[in-house]
Amino acid sequence: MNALSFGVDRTGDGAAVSDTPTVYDVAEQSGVSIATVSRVYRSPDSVRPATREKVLAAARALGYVPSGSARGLASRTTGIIGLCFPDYADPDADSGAGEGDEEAGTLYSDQIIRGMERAARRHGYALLIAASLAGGPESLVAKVAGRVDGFAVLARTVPTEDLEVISRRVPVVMLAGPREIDHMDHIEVANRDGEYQLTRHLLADHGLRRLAFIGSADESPDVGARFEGYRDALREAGLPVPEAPDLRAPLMTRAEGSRATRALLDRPGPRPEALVFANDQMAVGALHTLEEAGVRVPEDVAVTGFDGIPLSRVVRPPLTTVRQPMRRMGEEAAELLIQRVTEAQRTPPVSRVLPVEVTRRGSCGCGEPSGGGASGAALPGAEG
Amino acid sequence: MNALSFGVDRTGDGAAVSDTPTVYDVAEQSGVSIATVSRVYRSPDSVRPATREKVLAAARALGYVPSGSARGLASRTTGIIGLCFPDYADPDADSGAGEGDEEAGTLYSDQIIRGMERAARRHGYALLIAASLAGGPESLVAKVAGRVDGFAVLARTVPTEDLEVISRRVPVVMLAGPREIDHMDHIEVANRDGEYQLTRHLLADHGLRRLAFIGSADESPDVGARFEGYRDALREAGLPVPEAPDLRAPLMTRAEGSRATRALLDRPGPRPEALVFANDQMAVGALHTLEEAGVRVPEDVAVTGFDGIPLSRVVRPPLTTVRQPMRRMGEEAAELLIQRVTEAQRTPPVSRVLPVEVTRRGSCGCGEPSGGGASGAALPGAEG
DNA sequence: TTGAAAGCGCTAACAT
DNA sequence: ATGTTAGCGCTTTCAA
Repeated sequence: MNALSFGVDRTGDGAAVSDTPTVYDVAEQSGVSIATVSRVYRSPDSVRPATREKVLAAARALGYVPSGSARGLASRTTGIIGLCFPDYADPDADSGAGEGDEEAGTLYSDQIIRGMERAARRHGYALLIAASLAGGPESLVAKVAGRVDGFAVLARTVPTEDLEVISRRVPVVMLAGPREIDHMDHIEVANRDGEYQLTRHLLADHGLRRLAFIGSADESPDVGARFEGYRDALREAGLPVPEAPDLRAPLMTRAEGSRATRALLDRPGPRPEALVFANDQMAVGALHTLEEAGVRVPEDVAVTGFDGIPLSRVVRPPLTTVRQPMRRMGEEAAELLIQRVTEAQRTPPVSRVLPVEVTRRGSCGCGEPSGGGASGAALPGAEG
Repeated sequence: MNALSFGVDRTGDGAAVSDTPTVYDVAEQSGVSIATVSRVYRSPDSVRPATREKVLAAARALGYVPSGSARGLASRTTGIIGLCFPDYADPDADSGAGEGDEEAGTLYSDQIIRGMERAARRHGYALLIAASLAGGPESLVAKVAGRVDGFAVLARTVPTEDLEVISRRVPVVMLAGPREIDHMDHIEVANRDGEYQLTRHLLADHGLRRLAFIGSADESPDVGARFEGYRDALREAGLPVPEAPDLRAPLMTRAEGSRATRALLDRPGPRPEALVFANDQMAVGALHTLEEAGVRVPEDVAVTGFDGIPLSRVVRPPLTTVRQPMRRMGEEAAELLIQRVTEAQRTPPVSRVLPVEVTRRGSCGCGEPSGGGASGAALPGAEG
């Protein structure tokens, strides 16, 4: 009743065409059962070498490639882990000739992708990536979820209600944000501690007092945590603790960093001794503006960023910042997922905080003025 | 006979647990047929709103997520395209604290991934990525091939014999290399023309005469094409045309670029007026070494690279190079694959050559000595 | 070591 | 607008 009749179209010389060959075709061609064909691919050693060769030869001749879908359905695993990330770049934006475009350089998500891919590969897994799109039943997320053994989600990518449903069916790890759902795994970086250490350095080691913090309008959890760390340091130093950032940039881009800096310089009253930016991009923008305005860094004002993007070490002066281990985060996520997938019984959800590293460079008055990487102490990580 | 009996484990309050729910469970719970459940996800509009809500509610309650594998098997499409790339970075290498690690910056493959993901997303596709591993029946490549509607392969990633088989079953586009297999699509960049233009610029506009070309030991097709372009320019100028590169670096890294430069400086005879490197990494290494040696660039010697990596514009002096549109290549690949997948009948294989762009900067004696991007004319692309 | 048979969970005609 | 019924191509007991 099944498809032995299922055609392998043949041209004159016997090469397969048009229809995609299946196990049945290979089995027929090599004179074995479909079970044996399957075994050749799943556990070659359980098949006699002679038989194996026969099957492989037939497969080659037919152009046979096992269907991943059929395998996945039958075996209930895919050997794939996934990643959903926000669509920073509008996919419809023109790629143009790629002017200053390149400079965006290594994105947040690129690093995570790289880390995950690497760790996945070590375990024989492939990585499925998809930037978030609209919600709804047929969102990309749902598609991803149905096709992987587990996946990671960058914060603010997938609606919580969707995750609520999905995370019951497949392991999900939330990246860089609050956990949101209590039975999900969760990895974040020490945003608060990082900014605290950085600010403390400005206060204690450089003796600065009038600081300004530039955050973002939409106040992501990450930026929020950084601001908290900033406040912690001020509080500890006995300085007035601001309720809100001195400025909130609509976007955390270089251009906005420039604009924010200009605004800050134009404000009445004494100029801040340090500009603490919520990310590197903005800080780099500030560097440009300050140079134009004839304000020296770090002599007249210190500048700090957050993220540790490659650009931060090549600007002049090199930027003091807090390095986020995004690559590492990707690796941890992959390892965690793969462990979840292979573990016999469900263990309690994990929450992991990755240590960040304060990188002291020229823009705060430290380190060598040029390249290199004088770095401070790594913060201890927490687990639980 | 089928699984209406298929258990939805229930706890006291009726929440589903343990077993993954299927269409049958959702159908039962909402009092419709499995076909209707399927319709709710595939074409919501073909179902009465009231029914749809009922089904969705049940799905939510049960924690139902459609199985991608089952869908793929039944519908014979996956909505996924793939990419196989070489494993530049050893996955087992320690990620360490990430010292100078970051500087590797945006890799070749990152850009392609980004381009493909973006184009894929525009069409509602997700992207499956896998770095190549060993060959054999159970290679990652085979896994990818079986799970996608089509995929792209970076040159020298997958054994030709494997591709031979696989490309018969699913559309494959070869990236950046020779086509290898005649029925495969193929996209490459104008390596030869790019290096030709660049060399010609050195010869014609700067009046240089004694050039040296630094290639690679393994002589990839890309590097080979670049060398050809270099020779074309020399020939055209009536200069002696070398049989082989002046030096072949074992790896195209910065360190090797330094070493090569040292070797070249130590050679007897007049020093070259220009060092033409087969890629940017090596050229950057050269810049360092030349500075150490007290040789001025471009006054004493011009230096050029190839690729247009971000680093090339921040080094001192900024590097004259040929920018490869890798992002664009990713996009083209994705578009091509998706077209192949959706096209009614097979059209002849495509071979596309993407134009590159000579970027004239300080290291050859052009442009502003600092940042920015004075760029020359784009080369025309070819199609066919 | 190999074969036979029963699904895996879904989509896609075809009915109704 | 909804239900019925076959498979999609593979893995997997269970026998032989």
